This record gives sequence, structure tokens and C-alpha cells, in this order.
Amino acid sequence: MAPSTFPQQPVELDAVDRRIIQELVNDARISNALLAQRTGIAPSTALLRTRALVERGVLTGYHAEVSLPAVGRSVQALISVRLRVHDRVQIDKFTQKMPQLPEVLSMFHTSGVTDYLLHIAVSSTEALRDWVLDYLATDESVGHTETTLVFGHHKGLGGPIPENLPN
Amino acid sequence: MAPSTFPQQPVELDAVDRRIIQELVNDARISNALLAQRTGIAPSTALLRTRALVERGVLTGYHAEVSLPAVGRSVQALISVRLRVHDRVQIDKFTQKMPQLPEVLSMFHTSGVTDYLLHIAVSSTEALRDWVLDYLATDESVGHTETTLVFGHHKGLGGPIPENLPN
DNA sequence: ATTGAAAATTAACCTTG
DNA sequence: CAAGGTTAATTTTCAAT
Repeated sequence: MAPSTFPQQPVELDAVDRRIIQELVNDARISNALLAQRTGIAPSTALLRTRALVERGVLTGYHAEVSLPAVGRSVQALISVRLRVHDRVQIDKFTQKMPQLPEVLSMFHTSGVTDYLLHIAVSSTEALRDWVLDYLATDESVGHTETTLVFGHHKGLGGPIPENLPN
Repeated sequence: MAPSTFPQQPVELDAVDRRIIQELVNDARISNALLAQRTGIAPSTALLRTRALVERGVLTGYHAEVSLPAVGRSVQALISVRLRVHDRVQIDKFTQKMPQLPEVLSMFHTSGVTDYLLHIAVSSTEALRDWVLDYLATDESVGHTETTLVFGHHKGLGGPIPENLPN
């Protein structure tokens, strides 16, 4: 079953929970038997624990990672976007629209002088120029954009989870 | 077996491959039987295709997604970093070090006036201040940093993969 | 390269400590 | 809550097309 609702509070996690999370972040397709062995519990317990983590909303999904060059998207960029006006309607519309575009890997809604930061991946620098023109420059609600090339993108380890009681 | 090597070229993908990728990005733990049904091929074929995608380096991993608030990391920030000097040694050292810190979700090495953009998640604004002080301000190689709060982070859909021949 | 059916592995359930 | 044991489902292999 899916987690009941979202906007989320901290959850009590013991050492075994954290270990399970770590293993599943590292490899979401690990077998339950191996997961149990690595976390030092019985397979049946591992299954229950994992299920509980999903139901408590700690684990929110399992996703395959795709090599961008392999699928013809070798060029990445970060684009900071300032809107022309800042009413709720404009913001919400933009917030909904952008992540749906297939080129958008990630969108940050930020404090400071710019409103958004978009992380996108396209096939070439020409495609990058076209993309900015097509989806941002021609958008009435967009005031200003600034594009930066990404030379390298390194994902974090999803590493150790804080030992709790986030004060 | 793992993909042979990395630095990667575009790969020929047919419609079935793209469908498999899409399904596995959406849910990496979908059963092979269901994957086969949704892509309109036999289960054994689905298995072979999926394995081939891994071996060709198209699928690079399967990862569980964790709710940051649930694990006590409700505060996200983007930090742009400029190094003091730009020799290979400094760059490589920084590039290796940062993604290993558990708070770092993602690190971008960028063109332009700043060298890096770090996306981090911590438990509170106080922890954010401390983190910048501990890991950046006191680092000899770091010249300047600028921290921006993240109000919202929206992941892309991993959406449709380009229909090939990235020109 | 794709398939269908057999063999091996894995997950789910239920009962007991 | 955790563990063990049984049944059900699933993945994996393989010969054949």
C-alpha cells in the first residue's frame, strides 16, 4: 500500500531501519534474502520492515537510473529563471509545467533573486539554445534566464542517515 | 554483469527498449511479468532486454527514493562555490570529497563564474549554517560561497526518451 | 532475437516463541 | 515484534523456432 498522506514529519528509525534504507538506496533490486543477511535479521522480518518503511512514507519509490549519454542527452545545463511577476497563479502554473517537460531532470524553487533553477539534459548545445528559446524565452511569465553548462554531475551517496532526534 | 566501461556513446534503442526504461524509471521494482505485459513481450524476453540494457550501460542502477523530512532532513539548500585556485589537484580533491558527505545530495561542476553548485539537505537552518562553516568556510581551497534556500524540489518525469539519432 | 515450459529462487503468509 | 516453516508466485534457464 502507498503511504497514507504526505507532508511529512520525522519518523523514528532504529539501526536496522537505517541499514535497510541504505541498502535499498544503493540497490533497489537487492533480493529480500540478501537484504536480510546484510542487515542481520530474518527474511520475513526484513520484508515486514521494508514494507513498514514504505507505509510510513520513508521510502517513497524505486527508480532505475539512466545513463544520459546512452539515451542521447550528453549536454546538461543549469538555468536560473526569474519570473516577471510573482503572484500565486503564475508561480503555480510554472511549477506545474516545467517538470513535465522530458528534458527537465529537476527543478528547484529557490529563495533569493532568482525564483527557479532548472537542471536539464539535451542532445547538443544547439538543442540547448533551442530549448531555452522555445520554453523559456517565449514564455510570457518569464522575466530573465541565465544558462550555465554542467561539466559534471555527481550524485551523493545517499549516505548514512542521521542517528535520529533531528532537533 | 556490470557494464563494460563507461564514458558512453549513444546506443540504439527501439520502441520496446524505451518502454522498458520508462517503466523501470517509474518503478524499479515492478515484477518482470508485469513489465512484460506492459511492453507487449514475453517475460523471458523482457528479462533479456532488461539485462541487455544494463550490460550496454543504459541502465546504471536501481535506487530507492527516501523522504528527506522523514529522515530528519527537512531543510534543503543550494550552495554555489568558487575555489581560490583552479589547478587540477585542487579541483580533483574537492570533486572527490564533497559527494561523500552524507548531506550532499548532488554536486554540479559548472561553467561560469562559480565552479560548483552543491545541493544539500540538513535538519535545520542552524545545521545549514554549521555545515557551511564546517565544510566550506574552513576549507583552504574554497574562495567564496553563496547559499540559497530551496523551497521546493520537483523531480522530472524521466519522461519520454528521444526517438533516437541524436544529431 | 523471441518464445514457452521446466527448474530454481524468492516472496508471502501463518503460526509459534 | 521477531523468527521459522510451508505454500504460492516469480524469476531464471534453456531447447526450439
